[in-house]
Amino acid sequence: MEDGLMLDIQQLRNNLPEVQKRLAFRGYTLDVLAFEKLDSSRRRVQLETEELQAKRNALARQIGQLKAKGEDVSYSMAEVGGLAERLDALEIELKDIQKQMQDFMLTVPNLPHESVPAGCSEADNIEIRRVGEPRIFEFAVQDHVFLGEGLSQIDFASSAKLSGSRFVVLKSQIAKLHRALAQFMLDIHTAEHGYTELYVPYLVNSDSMRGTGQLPKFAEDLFFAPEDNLYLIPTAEVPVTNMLRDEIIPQDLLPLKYVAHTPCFRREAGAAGRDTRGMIRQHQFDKVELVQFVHPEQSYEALEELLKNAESILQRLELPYRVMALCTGDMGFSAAKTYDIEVWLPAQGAYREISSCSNFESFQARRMQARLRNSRGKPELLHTLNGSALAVGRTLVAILENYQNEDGSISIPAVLYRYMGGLKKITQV
RNA sequence: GGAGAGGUGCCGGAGUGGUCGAACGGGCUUGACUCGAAAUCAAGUGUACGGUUACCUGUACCGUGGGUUCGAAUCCCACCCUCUCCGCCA
Repeated sequence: MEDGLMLDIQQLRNNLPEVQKRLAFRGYTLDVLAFEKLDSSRRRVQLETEELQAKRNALARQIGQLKAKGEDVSYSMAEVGGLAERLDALEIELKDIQKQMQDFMLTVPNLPHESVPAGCSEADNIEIRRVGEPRIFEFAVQDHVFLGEGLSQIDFASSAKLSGSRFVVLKSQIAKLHRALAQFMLDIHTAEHGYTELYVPYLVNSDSMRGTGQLPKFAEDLFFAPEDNLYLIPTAEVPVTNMLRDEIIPQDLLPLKYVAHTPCFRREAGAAGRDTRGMIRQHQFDKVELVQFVHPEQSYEALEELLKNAESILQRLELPYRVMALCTGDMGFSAAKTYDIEVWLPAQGAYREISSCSNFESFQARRMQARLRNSRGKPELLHTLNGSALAVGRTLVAILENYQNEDGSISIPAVLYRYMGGLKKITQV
């Protein structure tokens, strides 16, 4: 009758104080009173509506039987007629309450997993590990913009002319390196980590955006084509995860592991003035995304695996990085637990996010009605996870900066030689 | 984009106003037969939400959304999708 909600509404009914407490950890105040009020009126109206519907159905059946026997139906007709007005009103009221309840539930974020550190901002995130030593440069390091423009292979003047700010034109060997990175990542995940490659639509409908939680809350972050009622995907998570929307799959098919390379489109509406220089924050960027559908009991193991899969790309590229466990206050709306991977950018002298790996538990699955058939033969919500592995544009930036040479050329990581036709260094062309 | 056909349960496929949550066939599950299997026979086999939560029971759902009716899978309207032919095109 109504779309899947986000948190389990039963859990709210039965355990409201507990839910409120856990949401408070991530800085969300659950309006308990509003919920209770809404739910009690829902109960009252739903009961009365269904009672009247049952009565109407019984009378309608009776009329059919009487007519078949050629008997008089005027009494039953009159009786059912008396129900109509009240029933109409109730059905409208019920629909309205259900809409309100859904709107309410859609704005409630996921419950953080117990292992998530408490905190209210980025500053409270916890560093899990650091891998690789930042290189010590014997010359003044340059950022990727300086390097790329110096090599005449990154062209912001052209992209600004074509599209405006937060876009880029890549040329020649840097364009090829960008392509090489995506190929390399796909090859590793399919050949070594057991993911199935998918090619997916970059434009999706609003049901899909709702399924993964981009809508209704984050509409202002999306590019939208109103003529066709389609949205440009902000991540491959959207089309890939929605593959299982409204599906019930046999549990022995799990886990399902997919990888997709897509462009991602984001309006970056809330990011005015941030990272305006260079390729760090763009309206369009490429990403290789991992998505897993798993049995609920396996989702935290799967999260560790997915994280390792993403890390392995950085290790093979020999880029220094660290893994952060996001605190309750810094996690995304839909996540129960999130690790960020941050890569070292020498020109910024800082670690910057290059991947985000999350377990959504049943949060997305409930919205999408993505289920497995359990050993008792009953449908049960499955768990979804995803993570970037990696953001291609930011990986490119990391390589340009970490592999720069004093003469402005860029060495190429050894694992990419074969993707670059044997080229070992990017130079002026 | 134009013309036509069609969208029903896990699959195939009936159903054109009442007793249809849906015939029939297949599949699947369980039981019987069997040393076991096949074949055969019998029973069962949708989802969501709600009430009670042991059993049980109510409502809704036959592409989606509206409408007509006491009553709609069945009639009307709009939209979406699929197939065939034509046109166009990477």
